[in-house]
Amino acid sequence: MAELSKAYEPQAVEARWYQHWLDQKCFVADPASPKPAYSIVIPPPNVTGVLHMGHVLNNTIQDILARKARMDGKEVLWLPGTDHAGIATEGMVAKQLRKEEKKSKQDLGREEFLKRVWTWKEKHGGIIIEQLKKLGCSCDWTRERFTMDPDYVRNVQRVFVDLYKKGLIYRGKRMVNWCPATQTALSDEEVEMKPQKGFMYHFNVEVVDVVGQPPPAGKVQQAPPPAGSTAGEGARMTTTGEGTGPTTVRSTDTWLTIATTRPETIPGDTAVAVNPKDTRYAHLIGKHIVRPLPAELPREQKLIPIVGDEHVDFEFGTGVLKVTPAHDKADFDIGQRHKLPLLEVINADGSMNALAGSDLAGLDRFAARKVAVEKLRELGSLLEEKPYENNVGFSQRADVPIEPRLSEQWFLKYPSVAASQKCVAEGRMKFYPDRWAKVYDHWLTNIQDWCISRQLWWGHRVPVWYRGAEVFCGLEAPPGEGWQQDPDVLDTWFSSWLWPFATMGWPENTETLKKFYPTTDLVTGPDIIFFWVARMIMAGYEYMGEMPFRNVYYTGIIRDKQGRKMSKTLGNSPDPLELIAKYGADALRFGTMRSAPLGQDILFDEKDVELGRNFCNKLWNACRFRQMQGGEVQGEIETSKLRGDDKWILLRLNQTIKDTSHALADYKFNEAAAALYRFFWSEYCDWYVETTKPIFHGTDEVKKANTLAVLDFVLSHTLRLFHPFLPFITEELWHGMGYHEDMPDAQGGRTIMFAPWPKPFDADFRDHYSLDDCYLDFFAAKQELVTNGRNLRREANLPANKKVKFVLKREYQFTPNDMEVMKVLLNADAFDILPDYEPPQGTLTAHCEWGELYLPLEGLVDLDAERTRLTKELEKIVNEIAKVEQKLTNPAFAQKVPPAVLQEHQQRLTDWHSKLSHVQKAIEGLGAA
RNA sequence: GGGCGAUUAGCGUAGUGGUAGCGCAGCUCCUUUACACGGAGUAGGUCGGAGGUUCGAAUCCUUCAUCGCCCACCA
Repeated sequence: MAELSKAYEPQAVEARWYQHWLDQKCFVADPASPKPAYSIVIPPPNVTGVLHMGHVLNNTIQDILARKARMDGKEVLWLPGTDHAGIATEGMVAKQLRKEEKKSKQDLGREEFLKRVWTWKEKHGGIIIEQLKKLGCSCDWTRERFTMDPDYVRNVQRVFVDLYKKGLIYRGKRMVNWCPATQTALSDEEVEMKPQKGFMYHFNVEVVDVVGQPPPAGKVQQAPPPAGSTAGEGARMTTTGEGTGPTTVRSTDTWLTIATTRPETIPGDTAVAVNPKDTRYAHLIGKHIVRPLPAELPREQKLIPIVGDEHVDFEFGTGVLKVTPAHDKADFDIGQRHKLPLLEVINADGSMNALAGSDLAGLDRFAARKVAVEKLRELGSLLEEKPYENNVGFSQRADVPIEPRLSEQWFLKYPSVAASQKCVAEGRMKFYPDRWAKVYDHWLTNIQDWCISRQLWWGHRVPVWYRGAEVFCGLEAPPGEGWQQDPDVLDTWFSSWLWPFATMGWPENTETLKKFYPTTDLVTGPDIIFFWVARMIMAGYEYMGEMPFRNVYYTGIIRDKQGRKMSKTLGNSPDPLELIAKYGADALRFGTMRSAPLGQDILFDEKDVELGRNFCNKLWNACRFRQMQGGEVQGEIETSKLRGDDKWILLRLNQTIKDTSHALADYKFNEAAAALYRFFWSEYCDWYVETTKPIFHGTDEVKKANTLAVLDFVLSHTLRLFHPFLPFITEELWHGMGYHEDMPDAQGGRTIMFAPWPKPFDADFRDHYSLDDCYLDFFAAKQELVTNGRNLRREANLPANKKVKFVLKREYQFTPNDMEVMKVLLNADAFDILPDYEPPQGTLTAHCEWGELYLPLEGLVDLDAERTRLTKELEKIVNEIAKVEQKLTNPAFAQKVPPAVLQEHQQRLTDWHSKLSHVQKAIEGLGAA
């Protein structure tokens, strides 16, 4: 074995082993394998994305699961891929186009623009894939998929056609969430409510009686063409009641006050609504009001009715609601109920059209708001303008307010809802943490149809063709001339909801599907529970007749150490690749996992990565220590030569195997990492390795060999336990230490990846090595003694490197090795067991389970200081005794408490009492003050 | 408006009824041939407040407070 360097240098090591794993095809999943299957599909990152801390968390967890499963002897498929991310990618390319060529996508035309997107994808896509490799992800890259791959596209179409034929997909003119920035419809899930500071305006309108035929204040407008519409389009003047007969308008001298936050929509109002139960206004229902805007229209063309509607809350505002059916969802519903005309005054891009009047036409909706307020003021109609905060829906992607808009879109009535809801409710599919099950259930219960069409070009085009009034839905254009394909594309999630099976070659690749579907685990953030998880479950049931995964692990959200969300604008998101370059991928992984409890947000601190780096170095040096003792890998442990210390560390290892395995089975990655960390650093390195030093400094070659065997045993197990967390360094050490040599290829000879996951020792093993729990107690007593001894050194202010002499008052023969070990641990040049020892004055003493421990110093001690310290300790002990006694003397306590607890308390009392007498004696020993 | 989560040492976090743990930062000592990315020791907590259940509460219940998230058509 090659000699290890003094400090671990991850950079070269990591690249080398990753290439080795690829060369050896270690990540490739074989559907023909007889091994039981473990499968997991990656939440596909955006193809043009770059790795951030959220990915690190998410993919480290998946990698741990995949690597653990391999060591458990499973045939593992971790299926990777990327997502075309419709809006995000199209937006990015369009922005670049604007910047570099000063052109819009319309200037290029659909075909040319799509070419540019593909070029962009070829150039920037896949960066994140390379970054995942740097992190150590063991994905089967031979199966890497992209949601725009030809066969994936085909699957999306197939599903669309199928759902269309089932009558679940339909086209309809509905109120949708319209994003004026990207000029497309969005699903409800893509709208984010944000509190916005604005104003609440109160304005007056005149109530009039209309005799004769009331003129329509407008008629239904056609939805403008979805894509490429420009300001001013659709602004046809269709308002007046021409040819409807004579009309008389009579003033009533009554005025109503209306409250609104959106005065710019006044020209689009086609009614005013009041609650019919509202006694203030009920008598006005059926009369009309004169809409104040547009100012230039004659008053008889601005008469709109007062309607009664239960929806109106008379507590809110003035109790009078202006109804804008074309630009508000609730108003649209009111409009439907009262057959009100729709008057569209806002264009697709958020500007006002000609129907809004000459004052507003052409202005952006927010500029128009200011102008509208000015107009109301000029008309003397404006009563009040006060600051107001309300919730406004924002486009999640473009971060601009949504404009509710009536348009022709494709909708999906969700399939397999009942089955999807049941599998989680009945616990057949498990959520970790399970509180998300409630959130999921609530969403499914209140589910609305999904608007799946987008007015974009980058994506899966709707597989529907039109010819006049004919509509055809199918995988190919129908035969015959004159068919025009629907220009819209589908929501990105309409492709990713098929991810678990579409990536496995559905429907043809039955071998892979049979072996690996349903997948075992899904690891994702709770922020996409509706977008993705719920929809995948529905698609899974609809197309595979089976849930797509058995367990869903929801990670926390990574925040900075002040608890703020990571964001580009805040600049608080560290670049994982820089961290990897600085500390190593293992360090980043370990640091992240150690501070990532199940279902909690994670406050990220670079210190955690530093801790991971330090730990890797510790692991490295512990192996280096073993290596420096020389000798080949020692396979057999000689039972009769085992020391108590050896048995102790083997027992501790056994417990750690159990703890780690349990923690991983429960998806408690932080607990697993903490258990391993504690075992290795605090028990193996800090205590066990120290106890071996007297052996290695000695001359007994048999004992040396046996101790080496124990070191090798513990290290080879520990490396395997750490491998899922620290794939690179464990592989390097696995080979560096020569542990691979004992194993056949398939079990770790080739790579630690396939070495068997350690199992707790069975009864036979424990019997053979006489691993009795009494060795734990013995070692605990030894630790206590050593700690006490070290305390005494500190009390006497002795430098840590000064050799001293200790005396233990006890009748007991320790083994020579134990004596040596205690000398080393206490850094003493003498350690005597003297049953009749009488300490001279100026001797520090400590009370240990094994007896009184003395540090004779003869005059070196400040007696007064020591007396003060002991008196303080005495007080503490008396306090503790009082506490325990109070409990024990409570009759109810003795009656109700289980015997074990009672015994424990009694034991504790005894211990305190013996400490008490020791301290009292020690004070006496100091002599009078 | 409804739901969910959080509140433990300066900071971060573990701990689901029986003596409050860990990491970082702090302080003291130590370059003792695995490791200063280290070792030894030490200080620091009425477990957010108030009630209650219990022999016993960080833990269970009620309530309040603060923070965060999700859902909801109040103009």
